[in-house]
Amino acid sequence: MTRQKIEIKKIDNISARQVTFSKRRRGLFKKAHELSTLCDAEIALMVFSNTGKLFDYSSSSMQQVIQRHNLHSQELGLSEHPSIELQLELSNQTMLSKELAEKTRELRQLKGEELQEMTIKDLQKLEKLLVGGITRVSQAKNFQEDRVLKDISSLKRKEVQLMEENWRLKQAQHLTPENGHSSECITIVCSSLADIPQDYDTSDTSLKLGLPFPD
Amino acid sequence: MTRQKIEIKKIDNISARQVTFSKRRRGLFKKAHELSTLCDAEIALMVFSNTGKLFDYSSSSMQQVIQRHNLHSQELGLSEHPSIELQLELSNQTMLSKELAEKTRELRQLKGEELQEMTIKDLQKLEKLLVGGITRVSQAKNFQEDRVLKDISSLKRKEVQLMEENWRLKQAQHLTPENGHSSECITIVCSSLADIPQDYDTSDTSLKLGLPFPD
DNA sequence: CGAACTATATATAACAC
DNA sequence: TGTGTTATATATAGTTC
Repeated sequence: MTRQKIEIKKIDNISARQVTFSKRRRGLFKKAHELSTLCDAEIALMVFSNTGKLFDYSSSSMQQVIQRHNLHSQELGLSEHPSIELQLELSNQTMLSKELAEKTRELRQLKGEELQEMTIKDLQKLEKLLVGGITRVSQAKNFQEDRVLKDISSLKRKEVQLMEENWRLKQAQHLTPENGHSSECITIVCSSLADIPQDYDTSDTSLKLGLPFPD
Repeated sequence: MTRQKIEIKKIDNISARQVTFSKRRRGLFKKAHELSTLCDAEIALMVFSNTGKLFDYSSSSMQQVIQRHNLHSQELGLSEHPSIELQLELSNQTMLSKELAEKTRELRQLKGEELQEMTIKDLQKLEKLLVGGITRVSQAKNFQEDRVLKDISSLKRKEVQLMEENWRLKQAQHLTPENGHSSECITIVCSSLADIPQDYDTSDTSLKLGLPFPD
């Protein structure tokens, strides 16, 4: 709808999709609000991102609008059909189960545990997916590792500075011995050391920075 | 938002309000649909005009989205006193939802779409998993491709044999011309050709047999 | 990333029929 | 009330930082 017209179909590029999602979501919510204000309408809007995150808007109360919707669509609100809710839940559950089974299968295939039935074409698709995944994972890992290395060198620099400072203070103390300020300096050193990321596992022997395929 | 900018507050003029309502309502629904398509989001939109008329849209099923919303908001607003069965189903469903969410997350991580929060250790684990997956997938692919190649060469051998057979029969026919047995041979050729795996896509230009990382 | 910035595509207020 | 037209306000795709 700008720079270039786009086709209305699922956006393949992941980050582009996320950006578009938050932009358009905001736009949609704004429009919904405007409509409810301008025309005195009662509106409820629910949006689930593909990551499962919920965003909702309601001109009044969400529950109120849903109740009203239920009244309209069927007579669900009262217990005409005592088990209609149950039926709903059941069908819902069936669906959930199916989805779960599907995801489980996909997961197993990605892990290479269920490849017998697959065609060459499917395998090629899978391979592409995995290569994409590994590329992104490696990038993320490198990024984190870089961050840790930077943290370390920054801490080392701090350490040197503090030691120098400490030394200077000690010298000063020698010249005019008053109170024990040296303990304060040690405190500073300790608190800055606590900033080291906890998740950096030093027991891992190799810190590979490149792609996992050396040749 | 055109000819003249308008203030976002209730439109006094009744007919103008109605016109605006139907125009903007259509626009809103269109946007909602576009968002759900582009970003693979699940959306429910309910609009009540001030005359009490209901308009709604849902990317999947309205009830489904409402259920999902209820799960999120933890308020199961449908019934005051849910039956034992319903409670059971609901808890069951909650569990399923959690499992599904977990699998979805894992899947996204394998695809490299949700790596922000991960520690180096987790990323290393993920990488290992992906390398394992890609190894097995490549093996499976190679196996399938080998099979296809073997099928092809076997068919070629058969073809040669049959052509020779055919030729011999023709020669024999020339010497003692009786009945047309040649058509029978053609039948054999056709039936063996039908054994070529259907899923082998010859439109794919490259038939890579090695690992997908050339260097 | 996310925020900011265009250049365009869309949506729509006012008007006409 | 519905439909169509038009001039303008908005929304937003692609891009930059």
